[in-house]
Amino acid sequence: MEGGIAFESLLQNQNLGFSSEGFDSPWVSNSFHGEKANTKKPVSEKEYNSDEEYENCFRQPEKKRRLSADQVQCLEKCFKEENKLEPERKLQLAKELDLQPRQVAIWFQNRRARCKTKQLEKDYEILNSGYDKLKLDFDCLQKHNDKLKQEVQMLKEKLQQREIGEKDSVPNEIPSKELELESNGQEISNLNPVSFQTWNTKPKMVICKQEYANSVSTKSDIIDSYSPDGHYSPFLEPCDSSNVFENQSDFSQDEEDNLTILRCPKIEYESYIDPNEGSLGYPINDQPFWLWP
DNA sequence: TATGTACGGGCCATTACATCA
DNA sequence: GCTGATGTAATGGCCCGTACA
Repeated sequence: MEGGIAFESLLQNQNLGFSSEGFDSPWVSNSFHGEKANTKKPVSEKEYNSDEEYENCFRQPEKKRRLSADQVQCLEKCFKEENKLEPERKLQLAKELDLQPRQVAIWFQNRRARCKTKQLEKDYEILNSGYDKLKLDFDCLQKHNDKLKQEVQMLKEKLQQREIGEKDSVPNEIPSKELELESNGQEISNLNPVSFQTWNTKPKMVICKQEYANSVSTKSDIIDSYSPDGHYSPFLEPCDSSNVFENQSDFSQDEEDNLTILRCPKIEYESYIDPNEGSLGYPINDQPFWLWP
């Protein structure tokens, strides 16, 4: 930029009228005198080198012409190499293509703008498809969540019925084996094979996302119900587990971010999923969300 | 050294015009 | 031939960085 003014002005003065003759407004754009648009001056303030130059100001501007295919091709090629122009390169290009340096600069400017617009469109599409996928996942999760809620409710009711029945028949007996529920899951499946199967084979994503259990900090009464030996026992301490699913939004962002598998039941079945791994064999946190099943 | 000014150039919004269906 | 849509060359305003007095 520096030092380029005199040379460029000279060059532009030589081409004054740029393949067109004359100007299209009473304002003398610096397109023709140093290329600075915002330093334009009214005609009356401008000094002209000759009468001819002065008259050029009042001629009808030549109709705007599109650049030829060759010119555009060459400009495109340069743009691919570098999308901004060095002053020297601009002059060189202008000379090669028989254009005003200003035209070359404008072409690059417009080209950058088009490029940016396209990029924005691409970005928008990517974001949009990501959103759609997330929405789909969310809907699936919500449905599954509802289903699980129903199951929990059903199990609670069953349990209550059993408790009542056992109280009536054997008042002081230790809770039945079914209620001791060792964490190997077999008892659980005895209790309600169908439910357990559903639970244990639910989609991996659900396991990963929903069962946020970090066994220490948890909002789930179920997760609190580990026996001293670490075995999971949701029914060891009767509690109101209905709140587990009551308010999904209650999960803190940290917990949502730190997706871990639920440690309950202590799964020793073939469908056990390593808490620290996602379905792809690396930490869930490292998996892009669109890879979730 | 700090400051004001001029200038070049980039970006953005907009206009003007060419081209096409 | 007219017309609306679209693409693109060009304009004008604003801002920023740099050189220089």
